[in-house]
Amino acid sequence: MNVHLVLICVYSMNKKELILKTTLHLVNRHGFYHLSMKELAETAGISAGTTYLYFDSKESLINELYKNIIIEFNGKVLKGYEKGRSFRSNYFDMMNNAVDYYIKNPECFSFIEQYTYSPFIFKETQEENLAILEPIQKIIKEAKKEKMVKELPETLLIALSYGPIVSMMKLFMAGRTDLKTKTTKEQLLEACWKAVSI
Amino acid sequence: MNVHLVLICVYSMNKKELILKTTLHLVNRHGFYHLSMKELAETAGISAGTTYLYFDSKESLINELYKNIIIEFNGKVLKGYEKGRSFRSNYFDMMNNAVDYYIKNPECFSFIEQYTYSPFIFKETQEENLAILEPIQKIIKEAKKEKMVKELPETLLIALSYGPIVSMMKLFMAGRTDLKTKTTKEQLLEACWKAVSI
DNA sequence: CAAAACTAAATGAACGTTCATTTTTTTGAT
DNA sequence: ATCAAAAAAATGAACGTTCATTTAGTTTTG
Repeated sequence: MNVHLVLICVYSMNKKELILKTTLHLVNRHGFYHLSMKELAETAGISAGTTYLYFDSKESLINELYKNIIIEFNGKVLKGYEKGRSFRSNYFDMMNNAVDYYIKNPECFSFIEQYTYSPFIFKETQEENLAILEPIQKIIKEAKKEKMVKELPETLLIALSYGPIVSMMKLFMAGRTDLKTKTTKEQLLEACWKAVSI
Repeated sequence: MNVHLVLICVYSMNKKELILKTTLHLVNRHGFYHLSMKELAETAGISAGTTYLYFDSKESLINELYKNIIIEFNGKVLKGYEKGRSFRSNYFDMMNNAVDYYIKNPECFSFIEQYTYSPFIFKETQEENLAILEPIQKIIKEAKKEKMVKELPETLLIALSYGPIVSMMKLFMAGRTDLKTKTTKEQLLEACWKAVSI
């Protein structure tokens, strides 16, 4: 009984994941703008109706994908955080994890950026739009309390940390810069660190 | 004779501009994703067919709007550049113009960001995607030659300048930060300057 | 065999675009 | 200044297509 339930669960999870993965892939190829449920089904090798066994609508599919990515990203970034460690260590490890995640999952990066600017989002996620900043915001807040960062608005400190990463990723994805070599990445992180630390 | 021609020109320019302005407005409200030519016509107070007297297609309309905004933005930013002046002065004035333009035209900022991540773009503009960085790239290149900036990759110096501006604008548009007060803007520009200058 | 998973065809609404027609503007002779 | 002819601009209904979603039926699973 239990075994059956688990197997069913795993199996359907696989199909659900397949749909999510295919969506991510297609959104990157054609954008939200041209994401078609028919093409999605064809690409995933399933029937058009199957998607609706796992998702209520196209929008909820996209929203769920977004939430999944945010959870994954924030989880990975927060792995660089250890309570009690120096701010510097936490900052570097978290920022490093963020960049690594984006380099490893460029489609997720692109999806998030597309999503952030799409006003068709459900109301509930409207405020979750900046959820991607939560991990960075967390340590900036802490560091600000302990006066380990410059006396600047919290938002500016976040922008000085996250902004350059996004810009570099954009340039990287356009083939205009390197980011995979240790040097460039370290230079990026070091520059961000200098911008916020005292 | 001449008077007639001029009047025709001005008149039709107005209608074209009306369509472009309405497009910008609607893209901000609903995203590319939900931009409908019918709604566009209704909102602009024109007939559905009229749009096609001025634009070949929905895509070319969007592309033309993008090009117009880029030209306007880059024009405004480059007004902060004077040959022979110090790098510092040029940097501050140009960056200041960029921020001012975005604050004054948040819809243009949002449109550009949406456009950058939309893969449905015509091939010809695929490379123009980073055209927004041209003015900043220009002075960074010059400053790099004269060793007025840190010894970092050109792309990183650009990312350290433009990235925080984009991030701050996003936070600003989400109502999460101030950016209109002189102080915050100056802090932003000063931080960018410190990140790139020696 | 019963339940769950899946398919394929069908549905109506919405889409971008076209085009025959109407309205508005311009022209040039009076 | 007037006005009919000509040209240009604008209309809006209609087009074929594509869309997201539903439904009824089939296959797979335990």
